Amino acid sequence: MPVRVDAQRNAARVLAAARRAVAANGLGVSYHEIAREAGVGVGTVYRRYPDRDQLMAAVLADILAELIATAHQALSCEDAWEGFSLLFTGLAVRTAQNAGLSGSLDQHGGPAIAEQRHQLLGLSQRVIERAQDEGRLRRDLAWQEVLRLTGAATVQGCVLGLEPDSAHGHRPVLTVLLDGLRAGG
Amino acid sequence: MPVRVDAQRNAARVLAAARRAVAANGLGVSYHEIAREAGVGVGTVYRRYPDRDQLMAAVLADILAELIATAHQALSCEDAWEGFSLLFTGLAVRTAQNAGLSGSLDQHGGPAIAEQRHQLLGLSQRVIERAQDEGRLRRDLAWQEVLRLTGAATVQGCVLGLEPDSAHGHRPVLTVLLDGLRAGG
DNA sequence: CGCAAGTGGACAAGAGTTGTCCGTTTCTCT
DNA sequence: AGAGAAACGGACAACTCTTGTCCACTTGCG
Repeated sequence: MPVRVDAQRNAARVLAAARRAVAANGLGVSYHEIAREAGVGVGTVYRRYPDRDQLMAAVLADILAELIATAHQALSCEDAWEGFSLLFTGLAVRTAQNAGLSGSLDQHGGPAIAEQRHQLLGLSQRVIERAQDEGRLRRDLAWQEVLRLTGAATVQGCVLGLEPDSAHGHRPVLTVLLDGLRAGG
Repeated sequence: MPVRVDAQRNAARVLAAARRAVAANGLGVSYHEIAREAGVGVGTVYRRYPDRDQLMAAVLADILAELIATAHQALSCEDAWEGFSLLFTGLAVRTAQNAGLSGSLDQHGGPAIAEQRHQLLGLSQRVIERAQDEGRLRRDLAWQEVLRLTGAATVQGCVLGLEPDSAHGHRPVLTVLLDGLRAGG
């Protein structure tokens, strides 16, 4: 009894919809919202993911897989700064895209998620420390601090009431951050 | 018939509680939550602020007043970079403190808020352009872009699952941003 | 002391979410 | 093509959270 093709297609739709919804509105999205976004009935979503944790774990796993791919790519760059810059930008953009996801990962997802996260952090550390060793990246920050800075691309002039300015995207922020991170400024 | 002293005290408590609640949870906080935080009954909150807009306008006015004071102080610094640095840091920290306040200011508050906002933006523009004119601040960003960068201090390694690290506070972020903003890096 | 202003919190109404259930539709295998 | 199993959708009841009102009670002030 192989899995029916319509079931597979719906599963994919639900996951994609969940990712979009979570990215936009955070972990708090309702099942009905996800179902509507996916164009399926709520029952279908509940059947696939009987509880919230499973759903969120699936979403997180999906996001993390992309990030890990970027980190591998960064590590394979010959030029240490270029690799770092690629990773940093990639993480920043992804973080911004998933801005709704403000809660920590630790509380959600099981050991599989923890493993992916561990892998991503390990790769990132290598990319960062290689750039530091080669004297391209400032050394007065620990790799964790550098990683934390990737979140800075999620910029909003919130108290000021400046609109996000999606026209220029994250360019100004990333330029300034990378200039500030480069060694020997 | 002067205003009773207990009424005044409660009004202050409500405003303070509202600020705390809004800073933590955004504009969406419930009246009951604010009342509980303030240690008063809901009725008291409703009497003081019959509708949401009035409450939020009061909160925003309070925050903006602080920011305007900082901007004035920045403008009175003799050294242009020092002034800029002061303003930037002040805005960044306030923005981070009110991270819950992600919506734009425009939709809330009446003309009074708009006026305060206008005043703050005008002062900020002067601080920024003075630093640029004196060749201390990089010129390839418009003053609006520079201001937008203040939001970057609200850093969270959200997708990565790094905890906020309140121990070091915003220091690393601000250091890197300011280094990246300084002219002639 | 008296009374008007102010207070607190119970309460009803409404909005939004959760999770289930079952009649109907859609696939797959023969 | 036809039968049977698998999957689907969305109505629905239970529940949670918020709003906003109302009134018996308390408190500051003259």
